[in-house]
Amino acid sequence: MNKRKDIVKVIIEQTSLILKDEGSSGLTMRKVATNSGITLSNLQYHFADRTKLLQATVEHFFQVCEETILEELKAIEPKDQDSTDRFLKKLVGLLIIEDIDHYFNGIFREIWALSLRNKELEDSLLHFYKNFANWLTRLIAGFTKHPDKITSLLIPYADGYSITGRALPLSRKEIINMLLKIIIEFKN
Amino acid sequence: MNKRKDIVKVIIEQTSLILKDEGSSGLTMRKVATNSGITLSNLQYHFADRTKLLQATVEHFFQVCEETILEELKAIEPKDQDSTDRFLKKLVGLLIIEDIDHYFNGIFREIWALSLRNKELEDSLLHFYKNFANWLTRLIAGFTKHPDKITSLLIPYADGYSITGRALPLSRKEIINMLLKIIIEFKN
DNA sequence: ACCTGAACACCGTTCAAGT
DNA sequence: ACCTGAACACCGTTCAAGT
Repeated sequence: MNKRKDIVKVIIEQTSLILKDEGSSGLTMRKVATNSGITLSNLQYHFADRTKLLQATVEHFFQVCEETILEELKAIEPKDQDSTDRFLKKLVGLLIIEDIDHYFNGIFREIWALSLRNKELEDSLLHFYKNFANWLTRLIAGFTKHPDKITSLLIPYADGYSITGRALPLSRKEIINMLLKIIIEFKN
Repeated sequence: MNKRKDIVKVIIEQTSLILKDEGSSGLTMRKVATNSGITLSNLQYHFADRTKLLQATVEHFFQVCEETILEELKAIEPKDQDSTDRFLKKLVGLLIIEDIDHYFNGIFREIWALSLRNKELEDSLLHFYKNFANWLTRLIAGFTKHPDKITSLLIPYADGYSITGRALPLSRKEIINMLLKIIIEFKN
């Protein structure tokens, strides 16, 4: 097999693990090299500097994220007997995450901060969200009258809720019901 | 005057500047010391380690943030001749920030990431958002029937919009109109 | 109570050298 | 094309020593 691809894959896997568990400040080139079973110099051969390694890892993270979201959305796609309201309920429940320790959440918070000072990460992030908005809009276009409105409401709300959810006067259940009512109003 | 308080004030001012301009990764103890006109050892006398310095700076940031928000909210408080709808329009326009380079936004993104790995910062952040939710709820309680709903809708949406706003199918203007319609529906 | 400088292990990056 | 180790300036932290 392709040795080059193999070692790069291992490097990005190990970088992702460290980024998830210890954040950007805990991510060092030497730690990545050791965990990948290579020398620091060798790591630097494959990724010229720490920034390049971060960009490649974030790019890979968005790919995994994309696949996961598409799978989740496909899993709740309405069957014939499934009503639109039941589908929307599952959709909102998926987006408004329960646990603050959600797998993706930690990495997203790092990327939100890093992207302020790295143009490439900023572009990757914008591209990811635009794709996400497109899939979501297309997915719900068949069932609702204003898919653009629903997308523009749910995507920012989902990210914001992952930050402020525990500080709000309404419970998660109450909020989900509120969002569902709002969305159903859009249909008329 | 109190020398201790003076130098601590300078340190936190300089730390805030670096955090805003260069982010957490650009914030070093030596840079803070130099910019504050003291030695590294002296900085470490006032703040035992980098984490303590960050906690104190974030605490101060939230205080400034609180004061600014209260001023802004006071400035748009409805006069006798001012209608409720006009007030809500100004409120939503204030929360849904236009520029991605908003003064507070950069520091908030750093805190969102840091708070995942620092219990004290996590508590400060939660406390800030709970306070924010309380003020907002009380402010609008006189004009609307469901202030809890409006608060629980607007606070997460505002934060999420600062991240994803540029990737959404609707424009800022369209989104503000959508949110206003939703909020006015709550009144009935 | 407040301040100092030397020393430590660690970090990202550079570079000349190997295969 | 792929890999190595030494050396550089920088980092946070520790500590013994000053006033």
